[in-house]
Amino acid sequence: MGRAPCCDKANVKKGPWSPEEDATLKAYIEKYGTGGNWIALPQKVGLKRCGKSCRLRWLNYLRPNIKHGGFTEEEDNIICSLYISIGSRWSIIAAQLPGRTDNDIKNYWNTRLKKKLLGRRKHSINENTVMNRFSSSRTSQLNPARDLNTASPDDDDDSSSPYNSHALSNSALERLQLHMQLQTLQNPLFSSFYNNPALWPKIHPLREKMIQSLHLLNQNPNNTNGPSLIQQLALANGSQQRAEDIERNKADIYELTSTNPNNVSLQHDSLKITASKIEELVNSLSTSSDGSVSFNYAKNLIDTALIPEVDGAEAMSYANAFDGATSNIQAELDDMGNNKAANHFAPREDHPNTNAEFDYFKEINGCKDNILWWSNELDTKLPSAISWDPVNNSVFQNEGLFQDYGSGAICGSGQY
DNA sequence: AAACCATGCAACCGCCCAGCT
DNA sequence: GAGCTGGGCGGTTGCATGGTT
Repeated sequence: MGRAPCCDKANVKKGPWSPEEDATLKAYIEKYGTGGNWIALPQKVGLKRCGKSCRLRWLNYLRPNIKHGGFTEEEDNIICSLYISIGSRWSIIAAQLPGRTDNDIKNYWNTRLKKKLLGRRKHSINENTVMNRFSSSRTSQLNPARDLNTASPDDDDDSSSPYNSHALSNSALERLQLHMQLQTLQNPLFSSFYNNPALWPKIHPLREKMIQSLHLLNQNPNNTNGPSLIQQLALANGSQQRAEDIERNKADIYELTSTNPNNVSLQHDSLKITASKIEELVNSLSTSSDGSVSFNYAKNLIDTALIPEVDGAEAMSYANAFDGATSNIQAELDDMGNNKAANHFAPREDHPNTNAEFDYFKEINGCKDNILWWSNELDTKLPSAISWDPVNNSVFQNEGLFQDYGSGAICGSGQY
């Protein structure tokens, strides 16, 4: 049972606003303000409109300094960066773009920008991609004509597949797709595999997701020849030996996971190796006695997900559980990063930008955020206590986020 | 010229959440 | 603490417009 309507639907006008209505509403608000009560506003103004409709009209159209259309390249980059990082939080994205409304950005994304970004890859590689095997487009069910991921005739008819689950949201899928696209441009080894569908194994999509995530954890997002994220954390913690160990094993892990994609047992081994490396390192870095719990959990999940056949419910539970586990991983990495930054690299307030080590850690955090974005369905994972205040939130103060796509540095490549 | 289709945008719907009582 | 209410948000729809057949 839904809540009672906010107004008498029968007696309110719907549809496009007339110039007269616009003028009336604008004049009233400019003179008296909204009075803090949109529901009561239409009566005061003398409009037969729903209060919510008035609010929407004002915010999206009549409000001063509103810009329509003509998005700049810089705005594109910001929208893309934020969408990848936080998903379809249009109001937050809009807060970063003066004069833009959430509705405008949402429309722009859905009608143009998404096409511009995701469309390119469709020309370059086969439709039957990792992503499409993940995909369970709700949009296409509701409105196939508008769905950018509409299946091509050669797509697998996967409707009966247990893996055609709803484990990932459309938003997450798009973000994953974008991120993988960026990854392709940035990492030649990944690119050679990713751009060659013949090399792709017919494996459980969740395995593919896990392989991808573990690859990302094991590679340096800025420079494939430099230390990986895990190594950077190790180095930052002073664990030089541990970092060297990981470096020695990196090539082996890549070989197992990339050059033998059709060999499930090798994948299994490589996942175990990779997971164990992560677990081992983080255990060694963890300062709390139970810090390894979520890593053990993740590792078990990885092993479990390698079961050849599972039904839809199981696949769903794996996906959810793995998301939860990776969230825990991210939380621990966050903790480690924050603790290190706070304990060892905190800049003096009077010289906030002069501490090189602090900047270094900020970079690590920024990259980590982007690496693990997909595992975070932020809706459910972020505590409400974490404010999305566009001014104060760390997500937006993270310079890396913006410079990524603008400067060509990875965490994003700056290319689309 | 007409029918059809694709696209872009404005507006609506319904849910969630915070604040208030 | 429970219930109510309004504000805010994201998803979706409807329509106008332009392009194609």
